[in-house]
Amino acid sequence: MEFAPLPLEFYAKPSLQLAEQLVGKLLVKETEEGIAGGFIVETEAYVGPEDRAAHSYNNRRTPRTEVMFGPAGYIYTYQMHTHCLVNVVAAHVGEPQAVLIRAVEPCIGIELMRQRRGTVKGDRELTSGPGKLCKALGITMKDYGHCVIERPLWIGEGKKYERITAGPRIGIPNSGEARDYPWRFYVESSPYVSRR
DNA sequence: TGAACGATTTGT
DNA sequence: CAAATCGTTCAA
Repeated sequence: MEFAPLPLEFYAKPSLQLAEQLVGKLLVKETEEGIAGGFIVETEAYVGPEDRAAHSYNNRRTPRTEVMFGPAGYIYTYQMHTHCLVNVVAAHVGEPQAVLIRAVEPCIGIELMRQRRGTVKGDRELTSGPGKLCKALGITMKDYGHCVIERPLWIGEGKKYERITAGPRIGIPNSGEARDYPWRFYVESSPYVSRR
C-alpha cells in the first residue's frame, strides 16, 4: 500500500461532518508484523461539551481527554475493560470533539488480522466492532496522541459507498437525552458494521 | 440473554 | 477506595 494520507485540513471540521465523511476512507496500521488496513464502514460522532455521551462532556479535561482539546487529526485511544477503542480528533483547538471508528471492512493484511483475532467464525467478525478492529489492526494505547497523517497509523482515500445511514449511537444507555441522537453513521449494505 | 473479564480513569 | 465505562466473549 502506497503511503498517501489525507491532508490534516480534512479533519478540521465539526465531528458530525467528519464522522460522515470518514465512512469509506482507508484506515491503515503498519507494524513489524506487517501491514493491515480496512475501509471504514461505521463511525460515531462525539460532539464535546454539549454531548453527555462524550468523555469531554462539560469540557471535562483530564490526562485522558487532553488530546481532544488539541488540533484535529490526532488519535484518541482509550481502553475499556480489556479492549482498546480508537477515535480521531475533529474540529479545532479548544473544541474537544472526536469521531469513534466503530467498524471497518478488511482490505489489507487479512491473514494477519485472522492471526491476531484468533478464533472467529468468519471474516466478517474480524473488524465488526471498535474493540475488534483495534485488535485486528494492532492499534493499542501506544497510538494515543499519534498524528494520523504519519506512519505507522494513518488514513487514506478509500472507496465510495452507496447509502450511508444515520442512527442512534451504541453503548451509551446512561447518557440521558443524548442517547437517541442519530450520530452514528454506517454503510447500510455492509456486513462489516457492528450491528446489523 | 446474561455474566465474566479486569484496564484505566474518575469521583466519593 | 469504590464505581463506572463509546465492548467482546463465552456459557447456557
